[in-house]
Amino acid sequence: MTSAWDKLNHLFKRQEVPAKTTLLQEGQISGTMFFIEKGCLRTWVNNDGKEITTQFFFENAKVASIESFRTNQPSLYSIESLEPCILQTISQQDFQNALENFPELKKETEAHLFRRFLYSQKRFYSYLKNSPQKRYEELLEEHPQIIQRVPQHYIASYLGITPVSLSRIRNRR
Amino acid sequence: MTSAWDKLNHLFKRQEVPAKTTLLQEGQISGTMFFIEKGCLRTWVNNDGKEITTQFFFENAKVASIESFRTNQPSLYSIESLEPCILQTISQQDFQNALENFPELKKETEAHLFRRFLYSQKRFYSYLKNSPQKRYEELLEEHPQIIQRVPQHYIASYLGITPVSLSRIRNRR
DNA sequence: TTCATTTCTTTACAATTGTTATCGTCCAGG
DNA sequence: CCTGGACGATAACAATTGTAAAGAAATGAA
Repeated sequence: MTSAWDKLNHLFKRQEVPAKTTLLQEGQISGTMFFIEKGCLRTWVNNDGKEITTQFFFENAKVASIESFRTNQPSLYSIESLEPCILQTISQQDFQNALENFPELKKETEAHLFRRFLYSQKRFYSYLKNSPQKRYEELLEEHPQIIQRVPQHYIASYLGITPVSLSRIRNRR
Repeated sequence: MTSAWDKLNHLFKRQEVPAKTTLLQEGQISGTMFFIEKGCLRTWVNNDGKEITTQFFFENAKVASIESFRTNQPSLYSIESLEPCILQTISQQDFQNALENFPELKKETEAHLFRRFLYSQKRFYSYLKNSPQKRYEELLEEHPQIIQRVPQHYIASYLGITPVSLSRIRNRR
């Protein structure tokens, strides 16, 4: 973690979870933020019974339904483990308190939000600009670890296509 | 404008521009923020010579390449007028100064960024979830003024499809 | 008004993707 | 060791979208 975060170390609790564990369910209000020590999480939304993965997170990532965590609104997505994980968790209460006590933490949190904003915008542009095939090639180039580590059908929905279509794209050479 | 903005009124300059005027070019560093008094702007990105509209803005909207305005990095997109416009403009200099002098303004600006983040996320989910046809129907329901006011081929690229395809969708009933 | 430009529609064809279903492989739990 | 479930590949067919081109309609400026 970064400097400002070190000061909260004592507020974190270690949690181990097996694969496919739901840490936050779509529609619920987020009360916890997760720091991934080991393993891999995904966020996903429900679309008429079909799961659409919106993002993957790996070691050293901070994960929360930011909107829900910040505004106490129901989360737009679920958070789930893809592998057995070792997590460090902090409650919203403790985090809010820390925000007020450590201005640098507040600054870093705003910066984090800003980076997330840029990332989400960049991915959005990729959608507007590129075909599914190109999006896959882009992912292969920029985040090969996702493709090596995550089952293919999750990646398909992340790319906005069906598993069948992704399988075709991969074998189209 | 909102309360905190009232205090900056004297820093704004009135600017009239005809339709199709470029206010900021992709790749340039943003030095100005615009407030739309009358008219309509769009942001767009270049994709191999093809223009892709990423957003529309109407009366009472604040428009800037937020990333560029905030970080002095080259803008990822261009800003252009779609109609003759009356704009109120403020320089980055003046705005940064004001940010430091008015804490409420800073707070409001962060809130504005957060809203933009939510909006961009929501639109992104709409892409992952819905077909072009559904996205059009959603736009028709949530922002009918866009469809009434903006030429169709801009809307097509905003929806991520070709003008031909949008024309087909519209006449598919 | 007139003329040029922009905008939208339509057509024909190609390419891509979705849908549904089947089948083989792999792996973990019993 | 066995077996059920998860996962990925493939096939056949339908539906959608892209591309290119032509022409009609609307718009705006002289």
